[in-house]
Amino acid sequence: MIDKKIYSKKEVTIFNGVINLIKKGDNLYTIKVSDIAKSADIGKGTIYDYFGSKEETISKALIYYMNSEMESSYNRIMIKESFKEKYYEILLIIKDSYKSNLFIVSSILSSAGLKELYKHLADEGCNTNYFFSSINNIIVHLLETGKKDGIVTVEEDFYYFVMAIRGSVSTFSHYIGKKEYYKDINVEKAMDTSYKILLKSLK
Amino acid sequence: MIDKKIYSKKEVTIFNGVINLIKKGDNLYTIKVSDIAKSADIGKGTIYDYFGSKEETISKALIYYMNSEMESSYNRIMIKESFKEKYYEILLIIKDSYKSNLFIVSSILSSAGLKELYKHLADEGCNTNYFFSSINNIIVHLLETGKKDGIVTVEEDFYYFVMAIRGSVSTFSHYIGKKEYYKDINVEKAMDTSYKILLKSLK
Amino acid sequence: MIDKKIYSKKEVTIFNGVINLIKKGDNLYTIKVSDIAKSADIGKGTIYDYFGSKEETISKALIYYMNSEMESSYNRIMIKESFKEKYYEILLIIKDSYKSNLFIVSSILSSAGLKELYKHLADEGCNTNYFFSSINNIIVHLLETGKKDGIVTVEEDFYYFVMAIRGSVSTFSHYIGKKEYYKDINVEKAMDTSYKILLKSLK
Amino acid sequence: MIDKKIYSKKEVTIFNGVINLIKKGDNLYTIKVSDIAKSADIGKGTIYDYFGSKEETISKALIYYMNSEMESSYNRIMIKESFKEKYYEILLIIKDSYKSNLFIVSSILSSAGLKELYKHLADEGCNTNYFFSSINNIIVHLLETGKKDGIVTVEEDFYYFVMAIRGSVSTFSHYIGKKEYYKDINVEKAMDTSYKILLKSLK
DNA sequence: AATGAATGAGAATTCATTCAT
DNA sequence: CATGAATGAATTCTCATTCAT
Repeated sequence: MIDKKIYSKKEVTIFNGVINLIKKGDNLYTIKVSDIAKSADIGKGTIYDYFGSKEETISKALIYYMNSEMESSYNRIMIKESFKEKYYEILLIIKDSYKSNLFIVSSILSSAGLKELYKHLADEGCNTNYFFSSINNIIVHLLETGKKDGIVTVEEDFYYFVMAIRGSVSTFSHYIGKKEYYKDINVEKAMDTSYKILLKSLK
Repeated sequence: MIDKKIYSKKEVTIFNGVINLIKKGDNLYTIKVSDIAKSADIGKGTIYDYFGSKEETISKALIYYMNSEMESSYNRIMIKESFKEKYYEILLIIKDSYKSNLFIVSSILSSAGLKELYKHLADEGCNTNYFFSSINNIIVHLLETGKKDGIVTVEEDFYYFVMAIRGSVSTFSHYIGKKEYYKDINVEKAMDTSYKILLKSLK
Repeated sequence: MIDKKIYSKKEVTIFNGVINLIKKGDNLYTIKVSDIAKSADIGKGTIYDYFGSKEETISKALIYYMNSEMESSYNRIMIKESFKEKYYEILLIIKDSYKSNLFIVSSILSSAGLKELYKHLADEGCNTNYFFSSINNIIVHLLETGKKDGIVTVEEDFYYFVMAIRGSVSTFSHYIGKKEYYKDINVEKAMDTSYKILLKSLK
Repeated sequence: MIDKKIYSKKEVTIFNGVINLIKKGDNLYTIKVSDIAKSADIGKGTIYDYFGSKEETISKALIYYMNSEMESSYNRIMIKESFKEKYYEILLIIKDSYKSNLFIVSSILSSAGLKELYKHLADEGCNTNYFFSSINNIIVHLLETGKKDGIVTVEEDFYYFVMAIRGSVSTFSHYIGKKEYYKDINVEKAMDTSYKILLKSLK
């Protein structure tokens, strides 16, 4: 497939500097190079030894992080046995990613794309395709499990199934992002509703 | 309800300056005051006669625009007769908003929120609640029509219905935002699939 | 001929800022933007309102100054009547330009060129040709006067005459630049020797 | 006389690194330490084992090179028999030095001095006097040959002779540095003219 | 002795904001 | 009121120098 880039130790240190800032709640667009340096506990100049500009640094850090998150998410899902467990795991992943300010991930799982992020991401070889296809793999896997478990019974094309899953997942993403508007709904209820909607569309 | 702010002619000129920049594809976070002035065809200083800062200017422009878009969207939907027509109109509104780079709207209809936008929006009286409740109004109206048309037959609570609609709508938002990944799916197919998923969850 | 650029008041202010630094003895290559701003008594940012970079600012300041110096030099020479007076005036101009650290001028009158200066000068439309041809005009004028005064009697081509003058002038430039090596030679003696050598080559 | 410094192998390696950069056309004032290291094929740190700063490194490299050039120039001139041959050899040396971007030498033979170069040169024991007196030695030698050959017949003081030679030589330096302005003059013509002017002043 | 990764002081550049006109 | 030239604080980026290996 698409080969994964190998990064040097220092590059990863810098990436983590960026990620921690975002986890801390810093706005992607107002991060300063000096902040990254401080966060990574290195000199400002070092960043420029490894990347050409602030934009490149942040872009690559995001790609790197999203890919590694994707990998661990993939593993979390694979470990689970049943269709239902796997689906709920996805919802939990979204919940976790939101808590750590890395909503980017779930934001991509839903509608809003990378387009708003640094143009750099588009230019660079740094494939967001890889990211997209990883999500597809997860969806394919989920569907297969669903068929095995006798949950997916409706006859539809692949696009339908992908959208059924993405749609029901997005209801939970929306809930998580706007909890304050749904004071009387707790997380379990939101998850259950998401799952209920999914089941309907797969029967 | 919540009283709508009345803006002066000049304020609206400035708002349109901001909106046109975004329609042009400029990134919300990298817009310069001088860009706004040029786009609105006024002097830079004039902006500061009406707003306290760049952040405030952009924030208020967004709120203003989203509200007016919401109003016209509301009207577009009301004009339609049947549940199906109304739903398809929502999808068309999303499609239009994407074309003009004002994905913000659909981005809010789906999961990702304003949190990433200027903090200012939160502080200011400029209620995004108003925006949120407008969408809710639309959803309520749609559900009522659905019941009248005999399409909504399942017995569920309000949260379920809201999510069913938001979920199916979000599949179309996702499609529109990532058309390049779905080369073999045309807009009609995407709309039909979205509707099909919705129907399933309402039966 | 080559049309002269018209510069705005502020541009000239900036140019003078640069020139004064050089007159003060600052090295062309180590001047800082903040120095220019201070020297011109304006804000740092203003420089960037009028020029694209430090390099462009300094380059254009030099061109501007050399051209204006050339003009005043031309006038100083024209005012003089005889061949001898005109020639001595050239030597005095060199002496003055050296005192004010603007040896650039005499440095160009002699061998070393602009090549060592900012590349920018080469790129830009800013013609150094104009400068070179101005010097040529002076030489032509001097030769004509020399013929009228019966001083130029040898039959040679134009290149010979140009070089005869440039050569003898350069002896004085050299003296001025290295006075400390010629402790027993005063300025008058150096001028007289320069003129004596010139006469020899024109007879 | 002035005792010549003996440099270690590594020091000479570094010097050559600097010289090659200049030969390559790099600007004296914009050379970076890392460039020198790369050019000399050594580590950056090594440079600081032998010199105290970048400035010192470049200054000493220039002195070193100028001295060695002077020595070989001296030898090239000594080998020649007649006044004319010796003079033409000087012109050829200038031509060669220009080709290799080491115009410094001829730049010093003419008017513009080291003053514009690193102050360091002045401070350091590294005598530019030595360099200046070497040129004087050559001029003295040339004059003696000229008298022997019956070319120098005019009765003048030493300063006159020095300037006569420097002046005529500078015409050729100027030509070499500005060939593009003298398209219809070839090198031989420029040399002949230089010599013709010299002869006039020595008769 | 030699290296080059790491540093951070310092320089260039940007742009929100002010204010004289 | 409206303007946009001017500003300088804030930020990006560079590169001489150091020092652990």
